[in-house]
Amino acid sequence: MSDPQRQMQFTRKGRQVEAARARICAAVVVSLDRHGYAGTSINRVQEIAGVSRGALTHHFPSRQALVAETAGRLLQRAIGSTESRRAALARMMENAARAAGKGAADVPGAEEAGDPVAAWLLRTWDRVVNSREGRALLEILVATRTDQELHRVLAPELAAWDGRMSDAILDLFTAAEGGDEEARLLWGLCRTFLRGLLIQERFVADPAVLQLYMQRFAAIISPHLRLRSPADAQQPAHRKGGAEKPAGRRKAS
Amino acid sequence: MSDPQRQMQFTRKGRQVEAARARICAAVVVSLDRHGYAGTSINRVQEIAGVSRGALTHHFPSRQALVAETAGRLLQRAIGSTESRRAALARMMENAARAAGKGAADVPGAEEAGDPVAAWLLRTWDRVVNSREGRALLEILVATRTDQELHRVLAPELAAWDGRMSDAILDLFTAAEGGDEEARLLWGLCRTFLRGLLIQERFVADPAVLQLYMQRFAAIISPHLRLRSPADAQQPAHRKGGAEKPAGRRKAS
DNA sequence: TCTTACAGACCGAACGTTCTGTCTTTCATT
DNA sequence: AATGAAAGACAGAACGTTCGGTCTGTAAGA
Repeated sequence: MSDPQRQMQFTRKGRQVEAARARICAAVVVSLDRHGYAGTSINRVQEIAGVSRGALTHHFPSRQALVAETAGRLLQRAIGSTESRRAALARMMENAARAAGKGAADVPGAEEAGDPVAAWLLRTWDRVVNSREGRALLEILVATRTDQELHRVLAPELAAWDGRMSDAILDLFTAAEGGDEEARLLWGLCRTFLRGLLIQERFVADPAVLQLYMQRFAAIISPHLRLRSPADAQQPAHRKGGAEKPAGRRKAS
Repeated sequence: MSDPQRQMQFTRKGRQVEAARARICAAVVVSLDRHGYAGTSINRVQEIAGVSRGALTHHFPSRQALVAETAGRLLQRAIGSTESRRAALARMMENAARAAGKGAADVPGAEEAGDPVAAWLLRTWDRVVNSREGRALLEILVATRTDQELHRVLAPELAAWDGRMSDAILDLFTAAEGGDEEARLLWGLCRTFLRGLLIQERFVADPAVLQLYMQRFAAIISPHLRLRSPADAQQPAHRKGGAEKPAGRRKAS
């Protein structure tokens, strides 16, 4: 038994295994999105992933393990997509600055640029929350409420998740009034709203209503947030108490 | 075959049937709350309701019919509880008036009275949304997203539901700026937020966080709403276009 | 008498899990 | 470098259980 970590990354078998697991979890996401948690049987996952029953049960000894790992990957993706999209916002801000320099009115994307908070919210809705992965995560969140086994496994991760999401976004935005703690709370409200909107997504009469809801909510919440100025961008003051290690993100427990 | 409506209400058998159906649907609510949609089998419902398999299948030929009727009852309850709570708010407003008359600071309930919108939201959260029935409804809403049969049956009712909820509350509140249409939108945002918060309910580390979220959201949204003054309370101007029949509520289709 | 409310056995299908078997990769030993 | 045993990746049959739904029988009210 050599170091399993090393094996996972560098040996041929290790890469193969990781590919298989990722493939299966992707199938779980598709099934959750299309058929919900109740409709996501291992038969269905097996069918979508295109793997044998043996392969599936080999990698994931139980249905619960399957959902749990998928959930972990989805949570990581959500945080990652928030972090990686900083680049997108940076570009957006540049455009805003340029637009402001020469009469903003009829420059493409000027509306977004005018309110970066609103723009960020709308983009998050369109590309993260209301996506296949976002809807799959919704199914898992709701299932975790009543599935004891799932709750036991996922509850700690989920509890930490909200905080980590706020951490990720605090590099860019902060509260208009009050400290970072206030900003964390406000972004929490935003995520809560987005989750609620996702439930509505399928039974609202007109899809445009969703956009309307998003825009109205963004307009209401955005005065309470502002772009973090470059000056304090260097010291994001992430942590609650400020007494923790200044560098390095928390590890998922 | 006499008039089934008459039979339902007045005959002995009719009352008995209605009692049985209500009893079974109540069991569905309990099961949805405790075990979720995936865990709500007809066996489980039978067990909780304490009825035989024959009785259950006699009243509800399929699982889908069972959930659909339960959903209908939950939606009606939600609207009803909004309407009936007008009385509560009226009392609250009286208290507020009295408190304002003699130095509001240390009168019990003064905080609530100070912001009727926030008070209404907090009460709705505690007594309607975060209740057994509210959580059961959440399960149904989410299940409706992926369960085709359920969606086919419930989608029209659900689509109309949001509007009816706003109608019910518009008798008491309206928008600070803009017409009733704006107020309907704002209340829609509130309900969306409440739904989102309900998902979070089980995996938030500290339950006090939920209260904090509620209070912060209420503080943000309440400046955009105000109590409807007695003057225009007589003409609530419910309908969107104003071109519909002036009296009588919409029937659930 | 006739309808209907209910009781409970029963059905095939699908569920999640266990198990046996085969083939490939890995790695210590030569 | 060659090799042979161990480990692991997968395939697929089979398990007992539970699912939703049907069907027949019984008793009571209309």
